[in-house]
Amino acid sequence: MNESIHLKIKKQIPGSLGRTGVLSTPHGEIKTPAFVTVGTLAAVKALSPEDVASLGAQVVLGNTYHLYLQPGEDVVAKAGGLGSFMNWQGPTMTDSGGFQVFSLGFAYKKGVSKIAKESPTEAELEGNSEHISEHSALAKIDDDGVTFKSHLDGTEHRFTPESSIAIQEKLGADMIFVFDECTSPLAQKEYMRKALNRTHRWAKRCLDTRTREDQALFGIVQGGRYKDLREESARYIASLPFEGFGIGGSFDKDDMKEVVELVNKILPQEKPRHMLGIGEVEDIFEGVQRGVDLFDCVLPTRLARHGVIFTKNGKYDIKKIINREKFEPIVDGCGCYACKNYSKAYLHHLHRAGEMLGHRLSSIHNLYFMMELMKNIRDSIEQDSFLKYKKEFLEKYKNI
RNA sequence: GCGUGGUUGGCGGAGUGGUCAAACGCAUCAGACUGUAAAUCUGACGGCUUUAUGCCUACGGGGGUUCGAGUCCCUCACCACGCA
Repeated sequence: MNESIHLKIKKQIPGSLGRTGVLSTPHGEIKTPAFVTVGTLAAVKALSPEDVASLGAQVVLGNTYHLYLQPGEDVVAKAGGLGSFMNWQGPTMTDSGGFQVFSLGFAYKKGVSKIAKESPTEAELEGNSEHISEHSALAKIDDDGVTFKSHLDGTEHRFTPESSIAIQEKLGADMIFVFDECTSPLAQKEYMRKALNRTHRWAKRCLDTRTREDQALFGIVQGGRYKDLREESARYIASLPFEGFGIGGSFDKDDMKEVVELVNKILPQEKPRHMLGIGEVEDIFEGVQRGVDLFDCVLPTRLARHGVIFTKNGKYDIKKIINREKFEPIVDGCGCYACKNYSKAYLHHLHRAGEMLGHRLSSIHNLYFMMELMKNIRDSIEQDSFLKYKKEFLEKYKNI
């Protein structure tokens, strides 16, 4: 019996699936709902782990595919595991490399997001989704696993459920994910069905091959936009002895929340649910309300490096010329290190000049913003005012 | 004063007789980014409009050669270097 993690639910949002809790892990507790900071290559880009901790981040997520390519899981293992290697004291997670099946496969160089703004038309739905092996895609899928070409040097590598778990056991994070296939939102249902069956078989193989008792394994629900597939997937994955659950794959922006609700009604209440790769503010509110405990997303850090600053009124681009002589805080009233010490004009200059400090300060701010948001969300749930808080926040946030 | 080289868009800089509105950079503007191939990517960037395999304008000024000149010749102006 794996007892590596434990979720203690503290407070439920009346009449909905949302809740606060404390997730205990071998490396400390996580107050949920929580935003998981993404540190793909054992580094949160532009920041030190000490920075990340000081911002209130509770948990960091690395990536199996990336760490396998460099520096290699054996190096990380010799260092004492992911957290020890990067000097991050708190809880850690690793993603399985499953998302790279999508990002290096179908989505490769095509500008396809896993989130579809609108439902694709029949014409947009790819007829034969086996096309993943075509074009210049770097990933080829078969029933046993996925063959990748390294994005670094083109060398060929192969992941199977077994190898992904073996690598993740060496990486040694507290929470790890099953190897899954993240399908394109443009895939036809026929293909989604096939991919789902494969992902389910892989989930079982991941469970069967694991050896460590001190790591929690999260199963992943797939099924894309199709509610019946999602429901089926949730039932199957929930029936397996995972310590937690991920909700992955592609969505239509419009009905993402319905899908999440549907899935979380089926997943066991007492175990943590992680919404993979979701991080837009609106999506987080909707996810929390429907019972999601963990989110991870590259958005705050990636957008930070691209000069986009989060504020309660929405996001703005610090690089725009209008900020050139604004000698005022980056975000007025923000308590973060960047806003307390530096001006819009300075940050504008740093970004225009390509100075690393610009990336660092922006990342500090955006992550702080996310951490504050999650904290306020947790507080609002505890104070029975989540829906009010959500409404008020989103009214301002959308008013950009 | 003499000699040599140069003067192309906001800037740098290609182009040396014929699809040249003008490569490529930079800057600027706009857009994208949701389990990170991402300090990245896409588009616009002389003017006009019915936004197009459309029209007009440009290659320091003036003149010339040629069917045709940014490209050759003369001349003027300016810049750089060299020699006085």
